[in-house]
Amino acid sequence: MTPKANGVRLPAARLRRTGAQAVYDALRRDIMCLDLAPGAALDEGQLCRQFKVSRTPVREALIRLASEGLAELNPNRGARVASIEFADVVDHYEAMDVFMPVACHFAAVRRTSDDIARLRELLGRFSGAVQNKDSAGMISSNYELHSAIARACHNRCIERGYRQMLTDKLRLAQHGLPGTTFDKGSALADRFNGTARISAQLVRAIERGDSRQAEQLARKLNQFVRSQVVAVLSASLGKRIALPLPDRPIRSRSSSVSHHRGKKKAQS
Amino acid sequence: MTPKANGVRLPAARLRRTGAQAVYDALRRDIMCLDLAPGAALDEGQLCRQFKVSRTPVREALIRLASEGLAELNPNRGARVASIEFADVVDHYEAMDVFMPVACHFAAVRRTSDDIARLRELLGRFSGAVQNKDSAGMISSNYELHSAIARACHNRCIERGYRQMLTDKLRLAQHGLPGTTFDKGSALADRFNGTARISAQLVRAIERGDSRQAEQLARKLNQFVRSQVVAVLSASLGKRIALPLPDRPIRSRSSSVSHHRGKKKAQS
DNA sequence: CGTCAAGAATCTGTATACGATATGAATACA
DNA sequence: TGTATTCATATCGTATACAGATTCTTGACG
Repeated sequence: MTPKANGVRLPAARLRRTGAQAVYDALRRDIMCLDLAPGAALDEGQLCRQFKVSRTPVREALIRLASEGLAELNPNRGARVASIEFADVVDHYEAMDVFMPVACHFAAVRRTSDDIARLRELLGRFSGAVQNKDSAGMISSNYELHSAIARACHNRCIERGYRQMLTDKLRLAQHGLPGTTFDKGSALADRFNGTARISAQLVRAIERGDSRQAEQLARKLNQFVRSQVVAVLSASLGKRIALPLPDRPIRSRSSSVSHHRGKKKAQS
Repeated sequence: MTPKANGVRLPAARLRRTGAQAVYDALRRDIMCLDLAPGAALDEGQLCRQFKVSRTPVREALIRLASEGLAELNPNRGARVASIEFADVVDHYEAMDVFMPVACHFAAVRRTSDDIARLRELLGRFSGAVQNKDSAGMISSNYELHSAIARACHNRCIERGYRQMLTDKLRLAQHGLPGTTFDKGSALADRFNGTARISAQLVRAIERGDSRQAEQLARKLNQFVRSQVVAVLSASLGKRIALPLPDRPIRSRSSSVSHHRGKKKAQS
């Protein structure tokens, strides 16, 4: 029978250290950290030597990355890291302005005590990284924080959609476009100071179940990040940038969501 | 030099009839048509014999399907068609109640004349299929119609998210849960009569750029389909089903979206 | 009679080999 | 000199082979 490890039911045990998974994890991390620049070539032969595996697992990793939009797989012409166009940035923040309030609304209404604990934990980690000017920590903990918000929605579809957007966000939130240089040390920390402040308010709103406030703070957070990114882009690229982003494409106002579906309920 | 086919530049030529692509296309179609039931085993050896290819392209197809959530890939334990749980149906329609109005709002505001032409074309095909009681045609043309709506949003993120949900929708809109039997002929046609009627109104609203009306009709359409699915499930499963679906999780009211970004503008 | 353990069969994950296709260079021709 | 063609090279897609893992069967023991 299946050996159940210490009573904990793992839905899909990812404990496997298969080569393909290792390559996939490493490439995904490097792509999201921008250690692998958008548009960079992903040579199979080189990856084989780098990870000391054959082409088969490398190809599996590339196929998976391509399915998620993190890599571009040109038939017979090699693979590249997915490039980032200016239009992608515009589209992203526009869509985020709709989806983030939705996700935060659901999170505020549906969050369990487990969710709250996780949010507090991750918010603390994020704040700590910001104070320590640990750029890698900021990136990862911010991602995990929003990933936890997605989880707190308790709706697989919304969770998946929001997570998908988060992976994109990670890449272009750092600087984004080709030709854009960015000092990871100083400016990033400044930007993330404001992000951390609004994020803290957002988490508190979710904790106390104030969906209305959570939505508003989500919009505020998104617009703050957007303005920061636009500022960086304007400085790096051709001075000033027209920002065709609407202040508020669609207003989502909470009404009634079925409360606290699933496991246990939380009280502030 | 490369033989350029009749001078037409294909951005990413998918003319390739590579084996992996063929297997992927066939499996995807069969899974979405429910010819391959949810939870059915996907045996590599059998697929190899069926498509007369080796394991490599079969595995590539399975990896891609798994990345899209259409298959489940258990390490060392084979692949299965993604199962459909009751919770998935609940989550789907709840999320759809948010995303469909958003997509239709953007489509109404951003659609080009090309989009309108495509929408009319596909609406006609869908209506025709409904009248002819062509169930396969209904399924596919309905999918393509909403896929065209997604495209008319002119926002890659929203488009991708909406498309992702559509693929799920296709499967569970037909009947969904294991143990549910469903006559594809008669009942489906009845259900799709109402769907076609509302869809026509929705397309017209998008055509004339009435985003407000498009949102309302999107909600109406989604709730109609949802009620139909719930009815079918109630009949097939344990008589009556508690439907924990909120009538309206989040109300999206249009305000201002930047109009007609990109190519050409359309006028009604 | 039930439980557990060892072995065989099967299948997955990976490595390697081979044919097909695309890219770039060299060459012939207008 | 510019253009088109041909060939060499590199890379991709696929087939096959092998090793590790899992499961089922079979047998022994309590």
